[in-house]
Amino acid sequence: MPKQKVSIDFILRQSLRLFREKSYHNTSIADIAEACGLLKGSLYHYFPSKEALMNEVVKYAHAYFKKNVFSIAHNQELTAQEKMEQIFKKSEKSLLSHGDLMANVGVETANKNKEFTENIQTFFEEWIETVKIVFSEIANEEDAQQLAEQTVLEFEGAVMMTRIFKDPKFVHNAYERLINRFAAFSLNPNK
Amino acid sequence: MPKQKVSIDFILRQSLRLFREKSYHNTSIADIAEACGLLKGSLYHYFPSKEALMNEVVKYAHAYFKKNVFSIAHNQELTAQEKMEQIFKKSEKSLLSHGDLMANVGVETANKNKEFTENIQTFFEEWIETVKIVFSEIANEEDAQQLAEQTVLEFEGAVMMTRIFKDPKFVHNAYERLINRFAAFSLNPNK
Amino acid sequence: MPKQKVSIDFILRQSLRLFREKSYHNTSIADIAEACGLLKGSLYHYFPSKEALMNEVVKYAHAYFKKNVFSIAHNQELTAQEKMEQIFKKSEKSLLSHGDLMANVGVETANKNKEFTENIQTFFEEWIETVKIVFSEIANEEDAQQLAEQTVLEFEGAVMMTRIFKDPKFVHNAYERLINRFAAFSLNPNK
Amino acid sequence: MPKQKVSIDFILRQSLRLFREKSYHNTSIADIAEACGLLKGSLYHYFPSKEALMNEVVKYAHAYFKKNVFSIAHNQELTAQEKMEQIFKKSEKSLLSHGDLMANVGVETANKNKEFTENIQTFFEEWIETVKIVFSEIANEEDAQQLAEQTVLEFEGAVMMTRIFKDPKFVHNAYERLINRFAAFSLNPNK
DNA sequence: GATGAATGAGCTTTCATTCAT
DNA sequence: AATGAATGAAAGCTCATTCAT
Repeated sequence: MPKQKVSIDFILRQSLRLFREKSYHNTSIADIAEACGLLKGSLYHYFPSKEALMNEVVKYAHAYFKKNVFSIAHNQELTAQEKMEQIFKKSEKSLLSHGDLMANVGVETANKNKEFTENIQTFFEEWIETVKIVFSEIANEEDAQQLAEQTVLEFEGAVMMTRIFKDPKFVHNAYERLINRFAAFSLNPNK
Repeated sequence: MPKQKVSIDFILRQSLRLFREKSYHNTSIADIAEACGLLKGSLYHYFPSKEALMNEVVKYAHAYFKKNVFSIAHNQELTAQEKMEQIFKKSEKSLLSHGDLMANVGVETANKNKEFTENIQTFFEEWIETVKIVFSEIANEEDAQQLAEQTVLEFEGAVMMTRIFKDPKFVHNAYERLINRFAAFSLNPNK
Repeated sequence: MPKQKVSIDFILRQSLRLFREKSYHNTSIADIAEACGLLKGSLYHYFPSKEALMNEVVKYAHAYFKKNVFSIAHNQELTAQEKMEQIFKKSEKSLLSHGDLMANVGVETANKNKEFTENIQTFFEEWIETVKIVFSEIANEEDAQQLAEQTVLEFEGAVMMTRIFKDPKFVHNAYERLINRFAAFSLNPNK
Repeated sequence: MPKQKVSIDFILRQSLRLFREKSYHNTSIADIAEACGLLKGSLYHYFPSKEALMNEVVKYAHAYFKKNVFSIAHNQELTAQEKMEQIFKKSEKSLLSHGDLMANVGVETANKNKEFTENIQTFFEEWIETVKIVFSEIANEEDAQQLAEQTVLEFEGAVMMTRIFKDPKFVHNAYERLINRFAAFSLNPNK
């Protein structure tokens, strides 16, 4: 049966979902193929190895965040508060469903695959940088850095906890806290 | 030839180290056996399966934290500030070397093994509860809960980031921030 | 879009080169297709299977030797010595670059494909017969047979050794030896 | 079922037989395991990979020739003629049954595995050196080298032909020729 | 004729687990 | 208790082949 059954985009989305849900090692090529309606051998038309596929998935997720989340920091039409709200609302929506690919894979492959690690590091650097840009509107350089780091780490911790407890309250609570803190800080900035 | 070559405690410590360093899936029974000076088959005299071993390791790490970290909250001889400092100093010391077993395994096995998940949930509940007890000395019930949650999540996020970046600065920074925040809050409590 | 991109002759020459260079099993249909500027599937318009292609390649190489090497024995304008020189000069030139298809495939597929084996047997029979014809000019029937066999086997052994050592000296030396022996025998024939 | 079913030596002998009979690529790990009465996974107790196994097989065959064939050249109790006879009688006996591992693998893996190639080169160097030692008893250095090279190449060519034709006559004939040549040369040496 | 997505059988390899010694 | 040979299921991957376009 020739006729294209799937697109690369579709494979990446299915892979992303499975890697998030089950982690890298618990997801087999056969699992992904099945989710795509293919046999495992067929996946190798699109990706030369499981690692290469994973790498593309990481890039895909990164690109998604770049376009849909990180870009918000540069939206001139929004107030700083609105930026924060949208950034983490989007993140929450994206991460809540299946967990955070970057964190999972980052931890699972930290000592294994250099390219994974570098891509994931870049992702988090950009995320912190994004939040720092918004904080810079209400805080000085140094404070903005620490506040951004704090905010992203807390949010990441919350995503992890939501995963472990299968309870979205951790991310919800974290969202409320960080938005309130931002509002409070805005009223009494140290800029 | 009978004669016990190793103690269960020794196996658990070796396993804990390896699971932290390499994650659950990247650590084989042979790896653990080798680290213990045993051969694969011999491990099965101590634990009926890799999962059962992992479960004991989780309990072991939990017990360690209970005794060495969580207990600090009940030490009557310490001020609240001292408690916070010691709790996270101890945690930092314990987690920095190899990463956080609970988070790794929690994420890696979230949808796989119910018993792991429950034990890990209990661990984090107790950790948050521990920190809440300290915050209760300077904040009301509801604030203490949120502040404890925030603090533990940020610290967990920092441990993860330190792992991914192989850079202890994330945990160091998080420690400094949370201690300073606690001090600042102490001066101006809303209790 | 019809329009033939390549000729059967071209495919056979590319296949011959690859099978010689990399052996039958180390050459994939995709390799051959790529060398021809085609894609895998397209090769099946020309040949029903890899084995059938190989068979045609064997025939192609056989035909080449028939026309360019074996024919020399019947060239009335040459002396016996000149015939020997030309036969093995041509063989050397043809085999040195990539090794001897017949020997490779003959050995690799000896118990696998009857048709290959038969074609390759015929090839070597004709080669030995060719050399025998030349030896018959200076030796009796029985000696000519043995001398021809000896000469071809030594030359084949030399080709193999040149392949294994990646050093053309073995074929060069063999050529010198067999030409000198022929000259010496000519001076003192036992016909 | 623990209890050792096979020895490493047994695996090597079975592997040697199969690689000779069917070539490297036509022999699967499952084939070898089956020949040993094992399942394929079990072979990995003894050898870390198919390539490593092959390498041991090459060494095994080399050691066999060293001990049983090459050593003959140094047997002080034999005449040169007797040495030649025994060397090639032994070789014939060893190679006739299944073909020549070194030649098969050498050709199949010539551009693939450096260690194979080097080991096989050493084997042939030693073989030629062995024959050269015997020729040195009746010829000068330079002649001995060429005569040894010629003799081994012819014999190797004969082994290959015997394989392709499934007819031992090529090796038989080569043996007769080379023994007779040696005898003739002994009577009229140019030393 | 050419394409290339898809197949499916088969490969090498890994690894938790068992059990006779 | 310790061994380590053996298992067997499952993994990642390759590749000759098919076929709708």
